[in-house]
Amino acid sequence: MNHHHGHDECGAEEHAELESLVARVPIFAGLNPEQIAEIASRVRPRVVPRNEQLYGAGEVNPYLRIIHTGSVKVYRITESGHEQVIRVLSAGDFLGEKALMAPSTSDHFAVTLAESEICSLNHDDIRDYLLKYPSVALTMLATLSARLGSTEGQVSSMAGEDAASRVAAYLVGLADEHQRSSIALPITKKDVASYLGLTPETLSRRLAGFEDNGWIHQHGNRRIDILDIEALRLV
Amino acid sequence: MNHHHGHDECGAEEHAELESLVARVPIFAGLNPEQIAEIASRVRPRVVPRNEQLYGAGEVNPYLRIIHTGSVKVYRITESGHEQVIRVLSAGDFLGEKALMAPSTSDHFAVTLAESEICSLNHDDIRDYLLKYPSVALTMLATLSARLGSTEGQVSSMAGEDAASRVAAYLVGLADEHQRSSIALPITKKDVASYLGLTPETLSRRLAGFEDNGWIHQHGNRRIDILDIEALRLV
DNA sequence: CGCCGCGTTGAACTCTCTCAACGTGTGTGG
DNA sequence: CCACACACGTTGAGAGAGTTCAACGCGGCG
Repeated sequence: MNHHHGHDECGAEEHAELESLVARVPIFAGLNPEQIAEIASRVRPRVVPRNEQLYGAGEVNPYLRIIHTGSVKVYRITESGHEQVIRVLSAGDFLGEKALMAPSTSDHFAVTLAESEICSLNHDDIRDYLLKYPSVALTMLATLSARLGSTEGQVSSMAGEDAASRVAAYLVGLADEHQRSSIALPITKKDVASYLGLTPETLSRRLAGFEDNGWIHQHGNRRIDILDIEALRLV
Repeated sequence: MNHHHGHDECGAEEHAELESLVARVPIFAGLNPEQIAEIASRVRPRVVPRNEQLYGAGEVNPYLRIIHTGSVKVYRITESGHEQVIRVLSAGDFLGEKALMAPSTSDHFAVTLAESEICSLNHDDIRDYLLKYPSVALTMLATLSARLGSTEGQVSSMAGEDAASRVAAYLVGLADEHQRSSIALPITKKDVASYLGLTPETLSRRLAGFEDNGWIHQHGNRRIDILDIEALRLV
């Protein structure tokens, strides 16, 4: 949304814009234009500034949120005070589905990593839509299944692989995702370390080791050029 | 199913039995009798012997399976050959939802831990039901969300808590679940160790430590009496 | 009843964490 | 726009927790 009007009531042009926004959301893909329009009418779009907390542990959060631009970090704080990054969401992802059926307090935190456009849908509304357009529910099921699979992968790797393997696998994953050898970390190295179940020190040492081996090259704090992806795959 | 007839065609009495079976499945709870009957007509119940593999990694698995009695262990084998127990399913749980939308090869293994009654539903059939009875899809969504939450908890604890905390939390979880202080491990200690991200040796040592402290008492290989649950909660 | 795998115990090792100090860069406020 | 500051990142040394390897005892399934 590059231009804002001074009032909340949107003009026809903005309705069209909102609808094309909704149409691009993966979980609404495949719906026909009037179904899109119906959903768009209930969507509350908002531009959220960087570093704003969407919700925290202990709060009741009655919204399903869909990310249009920007990115969101989801993390937990364990009983012992340890901060654990669970996942990073970006365009097309949704969050807040946990309390969709049975309202409950959240057990994690969600914070924007950059200014983001986020659409909020009330849980009651979403329930109605899912009952009305079951295909959306099936898409959500598929998405959640995939998430579950990746989280299970996180468990396996934290239990079975050593630090070097986890770091290498993470870099390879980013490279595959971006389809290029020069990648930018979506989060700070501190958060990457947390995500991988490591301390920042260990992450730093492994990356330094990879650089010594000539497998990667670090630029600034977030850019990493992958020089030998095959070597990383074999770690 | 305590009595078997020698032929596959079921009598009316077994239809009724099958329907009451379906009605007790959490994800079908709330459907009316004719909806239950419709689903029951497509269900393929089977008694699976102990230690039978339902499916393995690399296979395409076109069935959603619902466990009626018995239990099933789900695990992965990581690239480095490490066996990681993901979860243990028991009565009312389902598995095989991963490939529901987009057929894909499984990345994990499922094995029965005891003789089990398991109903199989073809993915195509299930998709039809979910489109027809969206409330079932919503229940599945809620269940998957809950699973995701618990798997995320597994990640946090493996990264942030030490061995003693994880073992204690596991015991407390079992005790809370069973509502009694004498518990039986659902899987071998070897598998418990894998589930908690530990080696069997470490698990054995922690349990021995708890016993030395007078917090638990071990009987045989699977029975554990919890003598001081508050002490375990504080570990 | 026998055997194989599970479970336990011991000892040495190693990888990661922890603590500490220093260097860097990113984002903020002037 | 630049400068400053604070959080992030790096590097070093040390300690500790868990793993690994090995041997033995036991129990449960066939």
